[in-house]
Amino acid sequence: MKIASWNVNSVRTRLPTLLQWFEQARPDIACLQEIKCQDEQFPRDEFEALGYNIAVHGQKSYNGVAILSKYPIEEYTCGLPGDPDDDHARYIEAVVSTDTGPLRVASIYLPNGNPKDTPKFDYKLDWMHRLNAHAQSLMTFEEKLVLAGDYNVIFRDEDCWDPAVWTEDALYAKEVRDAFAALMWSGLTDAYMAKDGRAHQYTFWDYQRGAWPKGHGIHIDHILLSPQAADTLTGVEIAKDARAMEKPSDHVPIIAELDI
DNA sequence: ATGCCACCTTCAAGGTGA
Repeated sequence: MKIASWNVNSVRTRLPTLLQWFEQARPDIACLQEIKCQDEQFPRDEFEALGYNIAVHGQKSYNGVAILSKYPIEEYTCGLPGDPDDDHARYIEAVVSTDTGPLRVASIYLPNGNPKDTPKFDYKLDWMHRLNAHAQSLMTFEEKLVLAGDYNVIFRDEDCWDPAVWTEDALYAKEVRDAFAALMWSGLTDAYMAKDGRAHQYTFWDYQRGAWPKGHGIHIDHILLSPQAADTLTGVEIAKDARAMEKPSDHVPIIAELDI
């Protein structure tokens, strides 16, 4: 089965582009980020017509995450534990029932954190620490777990076209890369690194400065797997063609294939 | 150093992203 992660940059503005891609790529599960709408504004009918069950954690104007699944969604929870005052819709977690048992899936929109030396950066680091704690808790279940989303982290120098451009950026900050490394050390496998790992294979190209035609992208979207899920990993793909579609998102989907 | 683009809200222009 195919599980995709895609920061869509407004699900309503992007709807024709999304439907075209979903009809062609046919992922079994899709984790969406930056849907930028409230729950009741999500275009449910259009995705249900394609055979998806839907769990939405929306928010007016900004953020917002969702999980689409051709498998039944047994339960879902909205929000990342650890801070009752956090009112950003950046995390949704669902358990779906596959033919081979339950699969836990989270759609993650990690804070950007720019500029550094501001509360936004502190919020990002705090959010990452909360994510790491929650991931460690989930790992104790020893079940098939997928943490997919826009991590807003340039982890390797090879994940951007020129590290010098990013030295002062929150996506490349040492504390941020260290926190991402700590998440991986809890025992997660990055699907892209396990099955491909090539340098300069990007998932985001800025709308500005001709980033797409110049090939100036960054690799910031990841699909992380628990050992039980990683054992089923058979392939990974970045759907780069999606950046050349009509009215594209600035991100493209990343897709993991699992033998489930 | 800023805007470059594209999105949001809601009709004018400022906030946000990465």
